[in-house]
Amino acid sequence: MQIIDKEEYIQQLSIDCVIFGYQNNHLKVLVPKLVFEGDFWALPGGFTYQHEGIDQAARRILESRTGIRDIYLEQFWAFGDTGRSNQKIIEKLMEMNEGKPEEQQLRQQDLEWVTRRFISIGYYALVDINKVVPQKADIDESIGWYDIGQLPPMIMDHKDIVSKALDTLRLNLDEKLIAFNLLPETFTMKEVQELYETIYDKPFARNNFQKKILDLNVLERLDKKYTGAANKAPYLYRFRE
Amino acid sequence: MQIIDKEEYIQQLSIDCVIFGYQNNHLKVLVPKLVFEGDFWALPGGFTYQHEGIDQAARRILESRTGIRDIYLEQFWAFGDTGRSNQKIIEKLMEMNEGKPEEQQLRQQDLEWVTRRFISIGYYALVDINKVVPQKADIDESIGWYDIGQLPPMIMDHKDIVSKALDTLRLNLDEKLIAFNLLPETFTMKEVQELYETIYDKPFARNNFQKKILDLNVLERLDKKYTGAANKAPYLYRFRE
DNA sequence: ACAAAAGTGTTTGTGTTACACCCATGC
DNA sequence: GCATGGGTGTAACACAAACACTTTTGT
Repeated sequence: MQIIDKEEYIQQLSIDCVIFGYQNNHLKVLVPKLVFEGDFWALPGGFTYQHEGIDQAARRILESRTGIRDIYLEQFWAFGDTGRSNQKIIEKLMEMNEGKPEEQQLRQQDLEWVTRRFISIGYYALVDINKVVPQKADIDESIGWYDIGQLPPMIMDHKDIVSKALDTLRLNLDEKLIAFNLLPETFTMKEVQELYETIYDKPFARNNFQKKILDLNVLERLDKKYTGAANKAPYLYRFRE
Repeated sequence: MQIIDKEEYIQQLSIDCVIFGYQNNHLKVLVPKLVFEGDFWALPGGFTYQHEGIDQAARRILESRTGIRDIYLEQFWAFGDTGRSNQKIIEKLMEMNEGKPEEQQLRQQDLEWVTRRFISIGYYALVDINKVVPQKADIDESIGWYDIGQLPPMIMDHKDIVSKALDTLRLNLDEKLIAFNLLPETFTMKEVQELYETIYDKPFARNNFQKKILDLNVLERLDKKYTGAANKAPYLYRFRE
């Protein structure tokens, strides 16, 4: 079970992806749980081939975990402090994986590579959560969406990486008009507002929000959406660039 | 002449610094000229020791080139496209350095390291140009300040790196109140305005600019500055956090 | 007194926030 | 008709741009 061929990758450089999704008024992040015993979660990540750009690498990793293409993706920060290799977790991994001499040795090889000191480049992605079919990697036991307020305990500084990704998302949301990447093809104004309220964790005034969004001139008004509710039917909108 | 000991550094990861200075209404960048024949300029850069954080590395490089400490420094982007190793320049370097068998071989070693494909993390720094005493590195023939509009031909994507650094500077200038790092200890309001006009390459209205800056509540008004000119003497200001 | 440049005040415009009202829908 | 939630209009406010005026300085 050779997971990683050291030679073809750039050494000590990793890519970590913060994949944002949105569902039921909750902002979520796609996080795999590692196969190693002991309940470790880690951001979807990987390495860069020698003849591959880092943006390409990030996109390859992203597509392999989501099963879809044409995703909004952007670099946001490089993490390179010492102490990122988190010796405590390594020791715990070593310890907890004792007692399986054959498999153990092979894992040891992987562990040596994985647990070296890495500089990691963080990318964040915005996806329509309904289109994604989360894909486990070899190193994963499972993979799932976690509410950004209730993340599982993650290795190293991965929690900080998510935090920095959220900061960047908030900074870029209005500037780059990227919120719509988190919504389905068509949506109501209320859904846009709830998305904004979720991301910024604060309320917006209904009428002013509508005016602000429509003044951007990036939404196309479609038919009304009849829900069967006893009230005026809201318009559906579609994002157009 | 062993310039670089490969082993102690993280492989294929470099740090590049865009050091901004300001003088005579011009925004300048500190750029060394390489010793290799053929007129090559490259951003001040270096590598990260195995037991050193990337921020630390950037600061070490920065301080070694400017001769001063406590400089404003910030990471702004990671550059990792393929093709960054710029084969044309390597070949030209090789070719132009022929005919010196002894020294050539040693340089060859350095060249092999330096010309590999690198991922580079960009940092930008803001300095008081009068405090800096530019320091050559072993690999430099000379080092000097260049107007950002008249940069010499630089290797690889270093021109793009400067461009991205300037974009980031413009984005952060108001947000983080960092412009004053480019000015001396005390300065007049006109000097601040001219600095802003230089950075954004557009004029600002004098009275509105003054109001905007003073409303930030980060400047301390000192004595007037008597220049001997036949007009009202301007106040001097000092930045206080 | 005058020119030059600094300092400050006032008006205008624009965009954001807050409040109010009207409209469609199903019971 | 009525409750419910969606759509739109208007007034109040804050901020930024434009305009005007006063003050200081050396000749």
